[in-house]
Amino acid sequence: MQDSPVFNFINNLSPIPPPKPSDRAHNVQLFKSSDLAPVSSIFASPHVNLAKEPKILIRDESVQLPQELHSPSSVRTRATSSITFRMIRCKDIVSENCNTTTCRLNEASIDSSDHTSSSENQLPQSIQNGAGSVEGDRDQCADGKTNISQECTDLEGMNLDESVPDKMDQSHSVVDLHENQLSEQNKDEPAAYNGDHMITNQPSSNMLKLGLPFGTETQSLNDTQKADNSYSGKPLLNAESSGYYIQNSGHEPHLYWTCAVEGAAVACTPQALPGALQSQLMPCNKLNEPKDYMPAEQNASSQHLRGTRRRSLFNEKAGAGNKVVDKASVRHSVNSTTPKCKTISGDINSKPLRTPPCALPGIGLHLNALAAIPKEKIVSRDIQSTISESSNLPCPAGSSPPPSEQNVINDDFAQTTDIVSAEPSSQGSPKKKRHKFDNGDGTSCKRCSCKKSKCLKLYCECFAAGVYCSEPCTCQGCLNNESNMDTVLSTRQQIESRNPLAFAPKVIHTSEPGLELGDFNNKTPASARHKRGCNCKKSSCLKKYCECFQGGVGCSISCRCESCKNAFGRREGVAPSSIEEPKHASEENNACVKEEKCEIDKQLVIYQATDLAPAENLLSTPLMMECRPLASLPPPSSKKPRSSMKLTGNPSRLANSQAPLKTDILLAQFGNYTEMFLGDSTSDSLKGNSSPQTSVKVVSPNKKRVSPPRMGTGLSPICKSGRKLILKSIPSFPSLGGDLNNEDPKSSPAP
DNA sequence: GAGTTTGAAACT
DNA sequence: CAGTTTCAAACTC
Repeated sequence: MQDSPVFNFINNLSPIPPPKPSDRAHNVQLFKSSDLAPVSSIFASPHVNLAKEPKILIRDESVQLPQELHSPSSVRTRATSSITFRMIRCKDIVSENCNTTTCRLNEASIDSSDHTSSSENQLPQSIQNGAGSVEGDRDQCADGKTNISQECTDLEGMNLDESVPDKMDQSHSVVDLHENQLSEQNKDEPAAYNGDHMITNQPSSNMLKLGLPFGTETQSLNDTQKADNSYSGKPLLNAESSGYYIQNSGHEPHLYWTCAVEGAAVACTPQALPGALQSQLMPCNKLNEPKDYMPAEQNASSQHLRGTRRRSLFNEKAGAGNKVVDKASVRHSVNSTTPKCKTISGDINSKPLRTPPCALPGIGLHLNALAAIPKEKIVSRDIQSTISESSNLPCPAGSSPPPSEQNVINDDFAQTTDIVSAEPSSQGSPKKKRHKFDNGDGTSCKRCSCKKSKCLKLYCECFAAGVYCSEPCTCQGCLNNESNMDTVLSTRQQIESRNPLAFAPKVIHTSEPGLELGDFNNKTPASARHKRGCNCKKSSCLKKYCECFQGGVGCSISCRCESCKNAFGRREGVAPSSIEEPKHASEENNACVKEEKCEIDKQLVIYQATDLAPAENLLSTPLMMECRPLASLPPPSSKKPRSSMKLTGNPSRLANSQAPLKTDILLAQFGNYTEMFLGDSTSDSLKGNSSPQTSVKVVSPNKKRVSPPRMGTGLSPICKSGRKLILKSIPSFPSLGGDLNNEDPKSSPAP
């Protein structure tokens, strides 16, 4: 009788949970014997929370299905995935009402559709544990969310094993253990996500552990990740996800589900993110609030979106590899589409970030820096717009980077770097043999050809730029790849420890669109900064050997070059000599004869005519800004390659819609560099200044900036003045915190 | 494509 | 910190 489908059916339909909950064995068998589990599951949901169930069912399936797809067929994998979701579910239930066991049963049955055996097993447990746990759950609603989830998880884990009966008996013990551990775990959890916004794997792993059955924890987790990796949705289950679920599931029961569904559907809205962060930050207590429990469609959807968004962010990194990109994420991750080079810091999933994302050496944002910059940061940045909780962003000071963002930034940098050479070449200069790879979507590959450095030294452009070597590279013995991420990161750190500016951009410039046109707003434009002066001797700073020239910036006082003829601005020493200008110009012109620059110069000239006043131009010039005497600057007519170059060379870059984001990021980080270079006080002033003098900063159409003087370099009065200008220019950059934008008149004078 | 030149990075 | 060596890009042929 009981076995009959009808019987089951009836049981499921009855509004009241089956009277047999107590009889686990019975139930178990019941379900086991029949294949109807799916059916029961379907009908079962109605029993419990009518309101919720529909959602649950849908979500559940949607969620699991993807998982299934991803995970080949290993039972274990499946189990893992199912565990994750179930955990969520349990939470949802609890969070919403801290209620019923029935719900669990139903849900379990639902799962059964996919995993019949497991679901069968679950039901009994749910019932059993549910009774006991539920009570506790209610009490714990506020605080014990974790516990609940754990229980659920445990149950789930139980499901994994086909030999349910025994385990079921153990289930309690297991649960108890977990609960005991909860106190500790709970403590850990918050820390985990607080630090990195849940991006790091470790935290997540911990979280997962809570739910996972003993012994299988690690394995399961690994499997899960692997499975995740296999598909685009990877982030979903990854550590991030785990953390995610735990937190959010509590407050926003539906959020995840929806997210999962949406993720599959690829529907995300930008707004979601902010919410996600908030949710993360939200204290458990919040769950108590009705609104949290309320699964209002809108809320749920919005929340879902949030969750999705977040996820996408995480994905970004993976995005490169995975090629699956959330729409939401698209905006942020330019690269996601086809990066040939992966950013170094990128693999969040695979590697736990030991150091805070920000920590990546790359403070500088340079390519490297970017690479190093954690996605989170980017996300945060994004979020900031909506939420001004920038403060929450974790950027302790660590150094390790996540990648997706980096790519974006990298592109800019790469572009910038290449501007000089590339653009001219574009015009037809055959000189450039090596065309750095730029796929246009922001990802740039350096195409290194290292042989002895293993691509782990600054010699390697890829490494220096913070990207992994990839196809275009012809390097030998390359260790700059994801599989050697640890090595790469450690090496980076090592190098940074030796030279904090090692990964700083040689030349930083923003690619903000509008600035060049004269839109000086607060956004600071200029931003080409020469990290450190060149030391050219034979190239006269007229060839790409010269970093300054290569970066499209003039040489500055910090350069030690000999016979500098940098077309972008010579280093004439501190002393300005108006007299020299003409001379310089002529010299530069001469240089042009041989160099590609000529083309550039021409372009520059054109811009100058329309663009900036000479004085502005001077200021705008990169290195010059710092210490270079105005007089020394080449006459406008001579050329102002920097600005013009950029503009002429590749307008598209400037126009890049993503530019703002990149710029922001850069700027934000740039502040760090600034501090390094100028000192905190200086940076402060910079931050504060957006001011009136900004005109100066706006400066170069190119936006290229002067390189900051070396730390140790003494500044002459002139230099100081130069500093001022620089500072101001910097401030204009939006900072992550958004504070920078505020103008602060104070900044003006340097001590 | 091979060889040379160059200057940064790395090393001492 | 300065000098030397190593390295890979830039450049030339």
